Amino acid sequence: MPLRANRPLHLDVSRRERQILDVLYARERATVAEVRAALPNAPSYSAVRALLRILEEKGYVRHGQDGPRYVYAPTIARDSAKRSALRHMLRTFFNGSTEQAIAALLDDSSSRLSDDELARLARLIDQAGHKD
Amino acid sequence: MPLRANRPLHLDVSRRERQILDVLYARERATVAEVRAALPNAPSYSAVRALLRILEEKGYVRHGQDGPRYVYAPTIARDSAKRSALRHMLRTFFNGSTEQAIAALLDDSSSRLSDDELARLARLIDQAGHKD
DNA sequence: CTTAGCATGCTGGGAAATTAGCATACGCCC
DNA sequence: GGGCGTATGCTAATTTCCCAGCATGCTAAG
Repeated sequence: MPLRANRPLHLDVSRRERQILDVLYARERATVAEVRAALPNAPSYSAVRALLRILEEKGYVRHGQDGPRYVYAPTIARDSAKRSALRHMLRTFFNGSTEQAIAALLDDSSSRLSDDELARLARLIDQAGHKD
Repeated sequence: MPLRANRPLHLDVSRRERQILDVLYARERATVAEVRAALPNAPSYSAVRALLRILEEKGYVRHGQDGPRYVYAPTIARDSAKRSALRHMLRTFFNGSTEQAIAALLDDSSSRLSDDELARLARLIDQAGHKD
């Protein structure tokens, strides 16, 4: 049951499972304790392990061993998940408009962007124009 | 229990509830039938109504009347929800970097951006630089 | 008037999700 | 060695979720 890559993850996973996946994507990989620490309203250690086991059964997560404990990581590449999430966000909040989304990002954090970052972004936009 | 505005919505709602909220945010407002039509794996009409009623009890949704039927809309302003969602996405997939996020957006759909849009974006970035 | 269509209000129940608890193993320190 | 801390494996139980069905009311068509 090989898990189609392009189906958005939002559909198949429960609330807690989604929260755990988010943690794993944010940190690339994490131990049970780390996942638990990062969860809102963290349940018991056992509960987190159970959820991780389920996610592993579903194929969304795999684990390796780091000394005495398991380290979990998502199976679907961060990049794919990222794209899928972005597309979903575009549809939901920006009427599919990339421009609006970028504008919102700039607006929300323009003060935190360094001159360097802004320069790089200007360059990217320029390149996007000269493409194909 | 007035529902704190700044708590991310991802916490309190179930999978289906989240899906419904997404539909409502995407369309601003919708009837039961419209919500149902937009849901993946749409359940029965009754089921959708039940979910909407729960969301209303939780305070995430309100309804008005349009002729014979209810029209539902989110209570939390789209803009707030949008910001919250963006922040969450930044943390989860972009290490909090706005630059990376914008780069991903450009990369994913640069071919679909018109010259006009690109020009406006260039302008926005320029303005972000000259700010304060 | 009566019937068909579509709306809401409400409620029960099966399935899934979420949780905690117990047994067990390993390493470390006193 | 004995006990403590922390790890996993497994399982049972409650809570939440999710769904469909039925009763009812209103409007419009025949």
